[in-house]
Amino acid sequence: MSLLLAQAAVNDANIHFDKLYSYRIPAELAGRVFPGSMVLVPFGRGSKARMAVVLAVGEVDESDAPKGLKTLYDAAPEDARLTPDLLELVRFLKERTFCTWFEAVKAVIPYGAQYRPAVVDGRHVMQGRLTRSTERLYTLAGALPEKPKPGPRQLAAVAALQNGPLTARQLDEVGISRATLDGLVKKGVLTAAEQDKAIDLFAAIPFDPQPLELSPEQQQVFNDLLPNLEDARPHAALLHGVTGSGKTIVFLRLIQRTLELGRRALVLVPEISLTPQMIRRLKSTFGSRLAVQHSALNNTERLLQWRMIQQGNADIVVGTRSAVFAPLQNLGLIIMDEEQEHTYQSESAPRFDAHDVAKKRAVMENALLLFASATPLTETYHAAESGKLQLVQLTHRYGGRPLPSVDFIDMRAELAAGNPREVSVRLARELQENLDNGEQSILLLNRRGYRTIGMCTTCGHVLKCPNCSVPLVYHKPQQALLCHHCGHTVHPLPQTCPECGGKISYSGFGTQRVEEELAELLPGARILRMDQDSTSRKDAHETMLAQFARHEYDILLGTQMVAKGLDFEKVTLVGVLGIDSLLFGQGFRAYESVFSLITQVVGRGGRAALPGRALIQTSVPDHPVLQLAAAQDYKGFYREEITFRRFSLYPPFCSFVVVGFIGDQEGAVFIAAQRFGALLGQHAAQKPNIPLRILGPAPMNITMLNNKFRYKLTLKCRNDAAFRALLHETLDAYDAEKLPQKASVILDFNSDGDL
DNA sequence: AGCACGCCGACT
DNA sequence: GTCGGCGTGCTC
Ligand SMILES: [Zn+2]
Ligand SMILES: [Zn+2]
Repeated sequence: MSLLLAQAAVNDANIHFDKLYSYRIPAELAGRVFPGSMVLVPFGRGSKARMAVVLAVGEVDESDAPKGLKTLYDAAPEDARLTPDLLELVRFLKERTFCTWFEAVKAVIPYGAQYRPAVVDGRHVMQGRLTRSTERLYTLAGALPEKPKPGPRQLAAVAALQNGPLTARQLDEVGISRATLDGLVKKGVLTAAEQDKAIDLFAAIPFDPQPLELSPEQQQVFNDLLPNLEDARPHAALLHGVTGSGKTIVFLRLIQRTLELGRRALVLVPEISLTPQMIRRLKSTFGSRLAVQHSALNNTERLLQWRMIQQGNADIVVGTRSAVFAPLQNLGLIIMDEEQEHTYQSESAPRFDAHDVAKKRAVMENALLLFASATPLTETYHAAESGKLQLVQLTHRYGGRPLPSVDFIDMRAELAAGNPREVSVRLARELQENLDNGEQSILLLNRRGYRTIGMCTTCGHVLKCPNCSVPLVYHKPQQALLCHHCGHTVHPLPQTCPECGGKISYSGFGTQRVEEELAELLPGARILRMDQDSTSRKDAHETMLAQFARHEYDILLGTQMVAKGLDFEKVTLVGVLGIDSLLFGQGFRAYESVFSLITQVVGRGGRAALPGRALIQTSVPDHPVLQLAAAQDYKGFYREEITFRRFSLYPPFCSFVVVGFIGDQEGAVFIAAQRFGALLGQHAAQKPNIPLRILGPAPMNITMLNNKFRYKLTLKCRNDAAFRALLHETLDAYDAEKLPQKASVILDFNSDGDL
């Protein structure tokens, strides 16, 4: 007698017990379980229900069935099954990032398409239907009775619904409350139904194709890329184009050609705020067979967009990092815009780099992969220079607009001259001038440098989170101190130092601090603050930028590249504050990211109708990185940077891997890390041709997080199959010595210094 | 990671 | 005698 077995990997595993577990497939699930199926399994002592993914199905004889075999609880519907392509991407993620099977599965399927466990009549089953975001829809179903005499709200409701059903939200906006509506439902005048809440934010964009006319230089780039787009083999290229050189129009022509060839296109952008402009461009040019994938969509919106892609109803997909997994068939072109942005690297498991996944997909689909940037990653440019990528360049600014003038403001001199403020005298003066002339200004703050913390005025003690070794951050609205890592809250604000009893001062740095200074220096200026807090709503970003464009504000104060890719006619001044902490931050990418930021600020600056200027506040105005950025000299920067990378052994001359160790007791964590390093060295020595340097163990930047101690080893290596096999051997040896109970291991292949 | 099983101290 | 301390080991 034989029986059917499913090999499955469970949810919420970690690297130390993420393996394939065998389950019996019960008769009622026969024919419904295949590789890629999502199933519900009993797991652990208490046989608690967990989601799992099936990776293999097989038949074995009853006699050699594994001992202690359990039976699947349930399976998700067929439409939730991972396609062979998605399974291949799951395998790829696991192999390259050392994540668990299920972490990889969760990365390739949007949240809204993931089935969850449920309990029905005390039995563990898969939920019958995916959880959706819904809203209530009211429809007119009968006449309003004459008596009792209907109220004015009721009459208004019926009148509003005369032309068709409306949602609760739409009715609320015209002043008709839930109570009125539900009263009418009870009377039988209206019916209510739950419908999917999916706003098509872009429904209003008209199909209005403009001729795509290329400049001679743009045409040359297009011509150079075309053979590789039309070829049936995979290709990869880098489009290095200075800011304002019109990369987007080249994208549009390439997409147009891709569609003509009967193939599909994927466009990746680094952040959600850049999707609307890209969608607008694409939709007006190519029409509505376009789908979007990013994390600001709700469950339903994501699911609907994903289904649209899966069913072949989208020819173009636009999205952020995770859109690289969009299940487009017959993919001919992948564009990764602003490829230098760090947001293409995932910071939580699976810690993948979208560059690598995009390369993998281009190979799977025989597509052209195009990285585009004004300031490419040093690794990317090096790959292009050494012939691994095709290199095409746009060197002319479109429309011939001049670059803004760039000035550095020496903040040491500022302090010496007696100005303790965050805003320099010169910047304040120029802001005032802009205000007087009716022109607009943008101020960019580096987030890291701008947090307000509590510090003792007597002994200098900084108030820290009791669970994590990080300073607590002052939040004005709640009048509280918050830990940005674990959420620990201290309220009310401590006034005295726990160390010496001195007075605590909260006059540190911060967006709010700058805002206060500006209010004081420029009374009457209308300041728009854009940061994580103020832009959390889905369309807030767009709304605020539109307000700024209409000149409803004078100064835009942003913590990120808020104004990326946008042209504001009246912006003639851009100020950059807090760049020093970025410049001197740890991590081998520090210079690269500062160079990219300043280059973009300067490159954007000259886009207004009026001549522009950029003011950069720094304590090191002569720093070569700043000078090269001001001159828009990417190649000069690259030559310096590649020399540094070669000399100090950093990527692209090695792979940089951080191995993290996390556990309850500091000593044990350190010992485990040290032992891992020793094991790794021993195993490496037994193999030929494994270049490897092991640094550490050292405490991580954030030594304690959520009451757990964190140490790291830093590896400089060649990340090939042999090296990854070595890591697996080392992990096995680590497990065999029962070290996971001292510290669990996390691997990060795209860190630039810490986890 | 959870979670049970197990073998030693202080409590009725 | 037993209640519970968290050390140890397993998860199909
Ligand atoms: Zn003190
Ligand atoms: Zn904390």
